[in-house]
Amino acid sequence: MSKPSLARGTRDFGPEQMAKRTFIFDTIRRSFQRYGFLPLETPAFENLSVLMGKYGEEGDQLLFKILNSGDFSGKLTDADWQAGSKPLTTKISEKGLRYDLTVPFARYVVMNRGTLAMPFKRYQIQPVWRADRPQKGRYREFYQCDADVVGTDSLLCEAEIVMLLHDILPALGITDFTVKINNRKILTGIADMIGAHGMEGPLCVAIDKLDKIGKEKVVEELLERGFASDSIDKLEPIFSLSADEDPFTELKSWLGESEVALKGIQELEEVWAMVKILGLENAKIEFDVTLARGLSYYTGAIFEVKANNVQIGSISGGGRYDNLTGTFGVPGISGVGISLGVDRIYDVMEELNLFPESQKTSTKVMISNFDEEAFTYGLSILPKFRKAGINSEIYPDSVKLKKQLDYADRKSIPFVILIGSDEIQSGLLTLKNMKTGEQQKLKTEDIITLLNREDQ
RNA sequence: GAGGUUGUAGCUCAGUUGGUUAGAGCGCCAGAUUGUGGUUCUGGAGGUCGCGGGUUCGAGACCCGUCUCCCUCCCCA
Repeated sequence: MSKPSLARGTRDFGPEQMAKRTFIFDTIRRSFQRYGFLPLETPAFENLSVLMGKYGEEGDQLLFKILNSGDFSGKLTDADWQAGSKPLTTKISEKGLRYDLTVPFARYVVMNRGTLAMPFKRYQIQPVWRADRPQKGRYREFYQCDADVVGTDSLLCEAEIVMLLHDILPALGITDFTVKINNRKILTGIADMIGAHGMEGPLCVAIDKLDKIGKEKVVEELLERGFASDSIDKLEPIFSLSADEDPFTELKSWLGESEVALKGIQELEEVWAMVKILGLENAKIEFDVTLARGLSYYTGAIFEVKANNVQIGSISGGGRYDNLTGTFGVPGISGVGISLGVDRIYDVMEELNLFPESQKTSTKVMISNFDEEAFTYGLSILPKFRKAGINSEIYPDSVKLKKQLDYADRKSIPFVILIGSDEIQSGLLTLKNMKTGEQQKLKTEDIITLLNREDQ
């Protein structure tokens, strides 16, 4: 047939990339564990009833659906075919690939609530899938690293997420970043305030572009989106809101009549205060009224992390959701969490050249294969290296030394052991340092101690 | 879901207004050097020009469709 190709928006990760990705995963996992989060994994696919309706209309469209197995179309009637694609889809597809890690987590909590120690803190590092159109920093299969706490309303969780981010990102070398924070309650309050109850979604989408397209265009867009012009006039304070001098006080006087908004502001102030007590130095947190986030399940604080000086979307996002388990029949469990996008973090680190050098965990020593006798001898000593914890291999074919050394060179193997008749007779093997080209004759045991010493 | 753009050797790319057998650099393989890699020199292999159709005496080039890369919008990690 034709040449093979990758499915759109997917990638392979070769050995070199894997070394870098592993570095990211390990760093994140270590931080998660340091904050008391426990590991969890859930299936790649879920019943669509679990997934649908949790991410808003946009999200539902981006779900990868799995065709029912077997004769999925055999039972369909003419009426089904004519009913249109939406009802038809529900008949032929019952499962879908997970869209994020939060909803499957909520499902897990509901199903296991009797056995979990509440509040329950879990972390989860797995791929998710979205039928999005690929772009820079946007893939159809990508990894998320989530940490969530459920079963407590305490704003400590929000504060800890801030701490966690300030722990992980610098550990990866990303020091220039901004943690933007807002609160859905404030947005709700604003929408009420201007007489556009429940319209905070479209409102935020437009306001979010303020620094990009300017006030006039934003007003234009708001009109297009159906906001009354006297409503827009009432938004004036937002346009002039300054981040520098205590935005909360300004907001409070403006939104004083809105109970929800005041609650939201108060929550954020408390988070700020707690972060201060926790002793965060060099805090890179910033209040941003225009931060909205589309996922419809957030109800309290919302976060977004942006790496500065890099042309890429946010590398992390999250927030509090008061009633996610409510949709699964168990109300009253509040949760808050953060999700880090490994693939974007990778791109950021690549662009800023932040990966530490030698990430390779490759072979430490290779035994050459001169002829059959030497090969047999090599086979007898190879296990000694492995038992001593030294990554080692023997060249499988008895080809020219040139080729074998070339192989070692390409694989960046630092040492090669040359064995010929002389070496077999004397028991003194030739150890070649591939970097310096130096060679010395040593006993097997001495080579082992030498190589082990090298690691320190 | 809307719009724009790209696709030629393993990689990065040339290829004139349509004209014989499609090129370069790097990489790869072999030899120079039958027990020594990274340098150098010499030689060699490798392409259904994304895929399908059309126009033409003739298409890598023009037209239509389709897939893909990248980008903007939407949304997001």
